[in-house]
Amino acid sequence: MTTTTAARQRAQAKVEYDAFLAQCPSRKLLDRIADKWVTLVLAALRSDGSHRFGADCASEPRPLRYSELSRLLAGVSQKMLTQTLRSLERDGLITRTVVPTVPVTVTYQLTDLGVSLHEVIRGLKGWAETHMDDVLANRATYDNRVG
Amino acid sequence: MTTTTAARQRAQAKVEYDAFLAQCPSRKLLDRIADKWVTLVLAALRSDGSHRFGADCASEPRPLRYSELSRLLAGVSQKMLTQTLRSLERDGLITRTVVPTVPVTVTYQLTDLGVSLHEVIRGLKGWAETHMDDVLANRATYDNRVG
DNA sequence: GGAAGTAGGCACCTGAAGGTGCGTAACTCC
DNA sequence: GGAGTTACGCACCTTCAGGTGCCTACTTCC
Repeated sequence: MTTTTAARQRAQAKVEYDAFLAQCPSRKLLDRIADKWVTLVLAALRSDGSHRFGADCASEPRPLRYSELSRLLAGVSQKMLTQTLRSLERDGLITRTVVPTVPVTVTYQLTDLGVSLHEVIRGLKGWAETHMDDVLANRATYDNRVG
Repeated sequence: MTTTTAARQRAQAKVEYDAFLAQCPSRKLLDRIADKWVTLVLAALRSDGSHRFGADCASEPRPLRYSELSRLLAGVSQKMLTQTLRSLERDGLITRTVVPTVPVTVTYQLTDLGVSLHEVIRGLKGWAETHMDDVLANRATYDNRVG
C-alpha cells in the first residue's frame, strides 16, 4: 500500500474534524443566516414594513403578508421567498397563519426566537457599519500594492 | 408592448433593491464570514492553537504557521487554506509575515480589526449554543407534522 | 534514496444555491 | 372578456464555492 502512517493519521484527523463541523451549532447557525434572503426577511418582519430598504429596529413589528414581503424585498423571486419562509417556519423563527378571505391571505410573523435571532444579526450590522469601510480601504490598498 | 405600468414599476423596484444589496455593508460582512473556513481560521488564530476543535476565547493569541493552521483545521484543503488566508490578509484582518529560515516559514496573526470581528462572531456562537437546540427541536416537530 | 515537511500554484470537476419562466384556481375589476 | 391579484408549485438552467489531484524546489531524516 502507498499510504504511510503519517498520511493515514492526517486522513483520520480530517474525518474527525469534518464530523465535528457537521455537529457544531455555530456552523449550523452560520449556514442558516448566510442564506441570501433569511436576514432580509427577518429584518422586514422586525420592522413594520413602512420603510423599504435597510429595515432595522422598527417601531412595532407587524405581521406581513406574502405579497407585502414580496414588494418590500423587491429583488426576491417568488420561489426563493416561499422557500425562505418555509424554512424559517420550520425552524420556529416565524409563524405562518392563513386567513380564509376571498383570495386566501397568508401572514407571517416573527416568533420570540426569531426576534432574539434578529438581535444578534443587528450585532453583525453594527460591526459592518462601523468597520466595513476599513476593510474596504485595506482591500483597495492591497490591490494597489499587488495588482 | 406587453409590459404594463405596474410590471415596469416592480421591475424598477427590483433593480433599485439589487443595487442597494450590492452596496449594503451588512451583506458584505455576511458574505465574508459565511465563507466556510473564515470563521474557523479566525477562531484558530484567536486561540493559541493548543486545543484542536472549537477554539474559543483562548489564553494568549499566538501567531500560527501555515502548517500549524493546516493541522488545526484538519479538514481544510491546501488550496482553500491559502485562498482564505490571502483574502483575510487582503481585508486587513490578519497579517502575513515571512521568516527566511532554512525552509521558509510563514506566520499569520490577527490584527486588531480581526480580533474585533472575532468578537462579533463569538456573539453568534453564544446564540447558537443557547438557542440552536430549540431550532432543531422545532425542525423535528415540523417534519413530523408534515412529512 | 525514498519519504516527509516547507508554502503554496494550477487545472479540472461537481453539487448545490439561487434565478427564470410557466401554470393554477378562484375571484374581481373595468 | 381580458387582465390583475393571491400564494404558491414545478422544471429547467446557470453560476460558482469549494474539493481533488498533481506540480514545485529545497532540505533533512532514517
